[in-house]
Amino acid sequence: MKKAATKSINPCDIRAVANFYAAQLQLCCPHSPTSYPHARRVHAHMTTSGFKPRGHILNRLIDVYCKSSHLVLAHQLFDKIPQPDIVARTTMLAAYSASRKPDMALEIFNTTPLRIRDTVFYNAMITTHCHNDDGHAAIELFRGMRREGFPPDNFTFTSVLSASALVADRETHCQQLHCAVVKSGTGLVTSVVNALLSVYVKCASSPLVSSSSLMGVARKLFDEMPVRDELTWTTIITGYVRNGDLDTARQVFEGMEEKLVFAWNAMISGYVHNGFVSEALEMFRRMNLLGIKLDEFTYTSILSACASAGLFLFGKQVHAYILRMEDKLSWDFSLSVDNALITLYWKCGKVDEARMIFNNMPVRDLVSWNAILSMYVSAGRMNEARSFFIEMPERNLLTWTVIISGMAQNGLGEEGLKLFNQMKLEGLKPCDYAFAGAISSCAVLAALEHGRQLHAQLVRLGFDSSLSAGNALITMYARCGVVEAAHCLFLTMPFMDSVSWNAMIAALGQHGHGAQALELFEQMLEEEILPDRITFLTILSACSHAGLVNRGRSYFDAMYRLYGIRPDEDHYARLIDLLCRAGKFSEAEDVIQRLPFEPGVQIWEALLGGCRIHGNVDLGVQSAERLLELRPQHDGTYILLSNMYADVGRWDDMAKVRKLMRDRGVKKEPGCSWVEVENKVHVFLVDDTAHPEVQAVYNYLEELGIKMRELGYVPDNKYALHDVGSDKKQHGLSTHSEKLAVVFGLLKLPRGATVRVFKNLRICGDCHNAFKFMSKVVERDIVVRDGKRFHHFRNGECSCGNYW
DNA sequence: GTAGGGTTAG
Repeated sequence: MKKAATKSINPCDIRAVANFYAAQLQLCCPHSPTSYPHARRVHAHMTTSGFKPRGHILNRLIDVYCKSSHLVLAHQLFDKIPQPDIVARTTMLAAYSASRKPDMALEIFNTTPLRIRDTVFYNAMITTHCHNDDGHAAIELFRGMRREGFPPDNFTFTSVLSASALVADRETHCQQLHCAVVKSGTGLVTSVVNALLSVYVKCASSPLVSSSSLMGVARKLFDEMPVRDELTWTTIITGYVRNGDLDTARQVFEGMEEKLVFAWNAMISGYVHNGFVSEALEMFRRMNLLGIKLDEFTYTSILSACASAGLFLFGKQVHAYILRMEDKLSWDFSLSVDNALITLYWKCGKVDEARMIFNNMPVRDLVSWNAILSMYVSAGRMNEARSFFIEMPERNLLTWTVIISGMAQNGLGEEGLKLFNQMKLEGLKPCDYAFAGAISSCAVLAALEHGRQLHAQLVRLGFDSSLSAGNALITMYARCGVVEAAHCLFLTMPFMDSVSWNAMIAALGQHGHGAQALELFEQMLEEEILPDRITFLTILSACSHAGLVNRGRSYFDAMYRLYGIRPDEDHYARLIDLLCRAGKFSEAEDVIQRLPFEPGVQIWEALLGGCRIHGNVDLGVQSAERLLELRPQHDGTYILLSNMYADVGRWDDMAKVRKLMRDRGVKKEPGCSWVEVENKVHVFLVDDTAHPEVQAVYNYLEELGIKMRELGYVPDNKYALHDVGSDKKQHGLSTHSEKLAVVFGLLKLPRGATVRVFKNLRICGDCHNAFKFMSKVVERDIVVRDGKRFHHFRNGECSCGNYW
C-alpha cells in the first residue's frame, strides 16, 4: 500500500511535497511546547504518505526532536540513515552534549570518518568536553584538529579558551591560545576576546598567582576592544569583583552607558559575597528607582544579602513583593527564588517556615534539597537531617559533604566516617570539603591513625593546599593529642583564614599552653585578621585553662568595645568559669547578677564546676538546684553534686542526691577510656574484665604501683568512693578506665612512644596524680584527653599545672 | 549543525 502511494507521486511532485514538509518543520520553533507535537504530526504524515525524508528535512526533524528532549526518538531516526551527513552527526552530537551524555557524543565522534569531518563538528566535540569539565580532553582535541588541518574559527577559540579555564595550568594554556587567536585573525572578534578576558580573570582570582598583573592584561584587552557587548562588561566587572576589587568594579560599572540587568546583578552579588550588604541594598534600591526590570538573579542575590546579614524584615518585604507579582513569573524563576527564600528563612532561624516553603514548591531541585539538609544540620536536628537525607531523590558531592561534616559537628564521628565510606562506595570522588568532614569525624573519635591516613590521601590527591581540609587537620591533630603536628601544619599552610587561627589558638589552649595561645592571638591581630565570636571563645577558654584571670577579663571587655562583638551566653559562661576557677566567686556572682539575659545551663554549669574545685558547697548547691530545674534528666549535675558532698564528708546529702537520681530514672553515663594501638581502638570500662588482655594490664599496674609508691605516690581512695553504682568502693579496689587504658598503652605501644588516651568524662583526681608518677617511673610521655581538655604528663609533672 | 557572563546549597 505504501509502495503504491510512493509510486503515485511523480518526481516533480516529490520536490513540491518536500518543500511542503520543510516549510511545515520550519514552523517548529526550537523551544516552543507545540514544536514537538507538530513535528510528530508532520513525521507521521510523511510515514503514511510514503514520503522518505532525506537530507535537510531529516536533519531538521532530528533537530526538533533533540531540542524538545526526545533524544531516543532522534537517535532512532538517526540510526535509520544509511550514511548520515556531517550536519546530522553534529546535531546528534550536540544534543548529547547538551543533555550531559558525553559517552554518547564521543561514540558519534569516533564513528565519524575523518574525510567528512569539519571545523563545526570539532567545535561541538570540544564543547562536549567542556560541559564534562574535562579541560585537558578539550585542549587535546583542539591540538588534534589542527594537526589534521582543520582551521579553528571564533567558535573553536571561545570553546577551547573556556576549556583552559578548567585546568590547573590554565595560565600557560591561556597565553598560548592568546597567541593562536592573534595569528588566526580572530583577535578582534568580540566573543573571542570575551572568552580570553574570562580566562585571564579566572587566572587572576586563583590564589596561586599574582592577580594584579593578570587583571592588568585583562584590562588592556578590554580597553582595546573595538566592540563590547553586555557579556564583555559583565566579565570584566565580575573579574574585579572576584578579586575583591569592588571599587574598580564599580568604576567600570558606572562607565557603562546603558547598564543592563546583567551588570547590576554582577555588582549586587559581588557586594553580597564580599560582605558589603548595605552597598548591595543601595544598588537594589537604585535599580527600583530607575525602573529597571529585576530578574531572578537580582532577587536571589538580594535575598541572599538579607539572609547573610540577618535582615529578616527586609527579606520578608522582598518576599511579599515577589508573591504579589507571582502570576507574571515563570516556573524557572520561582525555583531559584524559592531556593533563596529557603535560605533567608533558615538563616534567620525560621526552620519550620523554611520547610513550609520547601513543601509548597511546585518544582524542586538539588539546591532546594541541599538547602533544607544544611538547615537541619546547622540547627543540630540530626534525626530530621538523617531521615531527610535518606528521602532525597538524588544527591551530589555537596549533599554528602553537608551530611558528613554535620555528623562530625554534632559529635557523631562514627556515622560521619561511615557515610564518607558509603559515598566512596557509590563511586563519588570526595572533594576537599568532604575530606574535611571525615577528618573532623576522626577528631571527634580521637582516631589519630585514621586521621593520618586521610591526611596522606589528601596529599596524594593534591588537596594539600586546601583551606577547609587544613583547618580540619589542625583540629584533628590537636584533639588527638598531637599539638605539635597541628602547629607544624598551621605554620606551613599556604592559605589561612580566621578559622585556621581560631583552630590553632584553641589547640594551644586545650593543651594548657595558655601563654602561647594568647601570643598567637596577638599575632593574629598584628596580621590584621579580624577576630570573631569563636576567637573570643577560644581565648577565654585558654585563659581559663591557664589561670590567666586578668588577661581573660580584659579580653572579655575588649570584645565589644574594640571589635563590636556582643558576648553571648557561651562567652559569659567562659568568663564565669575563669573567675570561679581562680576562686573569685563574688565577682562571678556579680557578673551573673548583671547578665543581659536569663542565665541558662551554661552559666550554672560553669559556676558549679568552679564550686566543686574550691569546695564552695553553698554556692555549688544553689547552682546545682537551678541546673536540676533546667535539665532534670542530665546525669552530670547529680554526679558533680554528689561528689561535692562526698568531698566534704556530707554522706547523707550525697545519698539523697543519688536517690533523687534513681527516682527520676537518670542513668550515669558510664565512664570509658580508649587507646589506639596498631590502628585498632581498645576501649576500657571501670574495673574492666571484658578486654581479652586485661589480666596483663592489672599485673603491670601492680608492678608499677610498687615503684610509684617508692617515689611517694599515695593512692587517694576518696575518688574511688565517688563512683556512683560501683560496689567495690568500700574495698578501695575500683580501677578507673583511664588507668587501664594508659597501662595497656604502655604495654603495647613501641618503647618510648607517647601514650595517648581519651576519656569521655573528666579525669579523676587520683588517676591524674598517678599518671604524674607513672610518667616518671616509665620515663615516657602520657597524654590524656578528658571531656574538657588535655593533660600532658612528663617526668612527674602535668601541663595543666594541676589547674583543671 | 558549534561558543562565551550573572543566582540559590558547604
